[in-house]
Amino acid sequence: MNRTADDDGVRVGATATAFEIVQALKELDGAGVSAVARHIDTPKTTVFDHLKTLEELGYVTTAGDEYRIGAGFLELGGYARNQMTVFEVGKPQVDTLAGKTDQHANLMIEEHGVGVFLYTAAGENTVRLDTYAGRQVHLQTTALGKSILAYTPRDWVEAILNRHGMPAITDRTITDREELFEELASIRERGYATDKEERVNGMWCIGAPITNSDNEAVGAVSVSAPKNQVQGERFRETLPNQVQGTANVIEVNLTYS
Amino acid sequence: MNRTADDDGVRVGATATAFEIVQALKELDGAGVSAVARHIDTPKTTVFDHLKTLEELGYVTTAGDEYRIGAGFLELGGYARNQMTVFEVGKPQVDTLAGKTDQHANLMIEEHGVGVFLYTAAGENTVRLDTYAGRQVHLQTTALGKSILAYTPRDWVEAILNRHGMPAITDRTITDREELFEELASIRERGYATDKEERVNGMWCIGAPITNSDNEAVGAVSVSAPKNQVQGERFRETLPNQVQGTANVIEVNLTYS
DNA sequence: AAGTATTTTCGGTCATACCAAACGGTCGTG
DNA sequence: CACGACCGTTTGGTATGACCGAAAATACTT
Repeated sequence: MNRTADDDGVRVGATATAFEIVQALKELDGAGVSAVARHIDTPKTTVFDHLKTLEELGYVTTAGDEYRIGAGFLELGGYARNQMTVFEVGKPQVDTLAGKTDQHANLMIEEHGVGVFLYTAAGENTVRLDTYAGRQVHLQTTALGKSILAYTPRDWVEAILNRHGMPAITDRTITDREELFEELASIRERGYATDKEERVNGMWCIGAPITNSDNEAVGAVSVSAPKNQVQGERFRETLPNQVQGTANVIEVNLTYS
Repeated sequence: MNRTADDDGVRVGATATAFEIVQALKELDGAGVSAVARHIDTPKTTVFDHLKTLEELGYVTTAGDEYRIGAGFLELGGYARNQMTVFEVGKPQVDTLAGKTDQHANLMIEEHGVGVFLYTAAGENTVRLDTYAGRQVHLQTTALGKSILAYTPRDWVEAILNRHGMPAITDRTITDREELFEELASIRERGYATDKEERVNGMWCIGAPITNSDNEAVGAVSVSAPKNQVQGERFRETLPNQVQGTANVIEVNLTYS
């Protein structure tokens, strides 16, 4: 039911503007009425009406003199995440993976054609990153996402690329479609994916897919680390084994739940 | 600017219905158009229009034949949480608290008069709970929330109680206003709060406030455990010390950031 | 093949989302 | 201290589109 490009689309325009305003709040890291209005090129009064409504409903808060995204979204998002079995099963495994490697370990799913970080665990002495739970990224820019794409039907992948494009995030990001498909093929051979500074400069990643009985990806796990800490043998042998091991454990546990 | 009861309120009705529908999806754990329409007593066609827009915008997904809350909310909520310094500073401390006690450790803030679980960490061998990150609860039903209320101006507390009421969640929940204020006073004397099955049967909690330089709560931390595991001295001495210690560390770290 | 449930399309209509103009407050600045 | 510049907010009119009834597709049982 889900394979063709989406239908016509937005039918309630007011909801669209409401979320446009929320997005603006995010991009501006909090802002006042006028700043938002300027940012999305919309009359002040319209923005005002929406912000007041969203505040009343509990999805926007006022901190001092500016509006910010409120806890209402966290409630809904946290609930949604909690409902997912991949999360329930995967979280503890990702935790132990982070512990064993003393690096960042992550869990990702695909939704609406983009990669969604479901959970991120940090080791003891790890660098600070911009990857919070919920963060959305282009699939082809991470080892996680490429793992997922490698185990997704080709026409589906094509549709995703058409919809979201292949922008360069760093100068190492894959931007050529054929290059991507070749890489996906070799991921299928090896069973795991790598990412050398394709989304974050200085960071290398190893990801492995979590597949179901139809051999399609339902998610992926990864370890990411500053490149100097994972040179040589560790990047080629140890880490891939640990990441794939974690993915397999999750797969097994998924079949019994 | 924030102390009186809120202003008039909702100005964009369409947004209100949109979120009403999302709430219905949550309460029904996913549902189809008709089920939602029935649940909130609204024409099917209206619900249909809204669900399609929300899906198009990425805030609702279709899993099989039913709509579910999508990752868009997690993105916004995760972002909002990530922006909060209490979270940034508190998370690692809550993690170590959970490790030391081998029990659930939690971080809560107040927003719009309700308690919001910002983060929850579990020990190795802990029971499964219904407290996910983002979950909202009545403040007076948890040790966390009572810690916060104890360090909140009285008229503010009154306003919160007026707005959200004091429903009984278990048969131990405080439902009497005077009883609550007496307890808040003794919390201020002791410096920490307790909760004996006031929100979840069988669970006991110890919470301590995180205060700012004005001695007002900006949040709270807690440990919660099955009551049989924390009887006697541990509940009266060891745990309170550990929880208060964690709260203090967070307070100190907050002043330098 | 008919019956009951669904999701979805189609159009009309009246409420309302949107917006221009104006008001009151606060903040710098000359 | 007046001035302009900017802010959030109130007000009221209007054209738009949110809302919804009726009915057509579609799916499942029986």
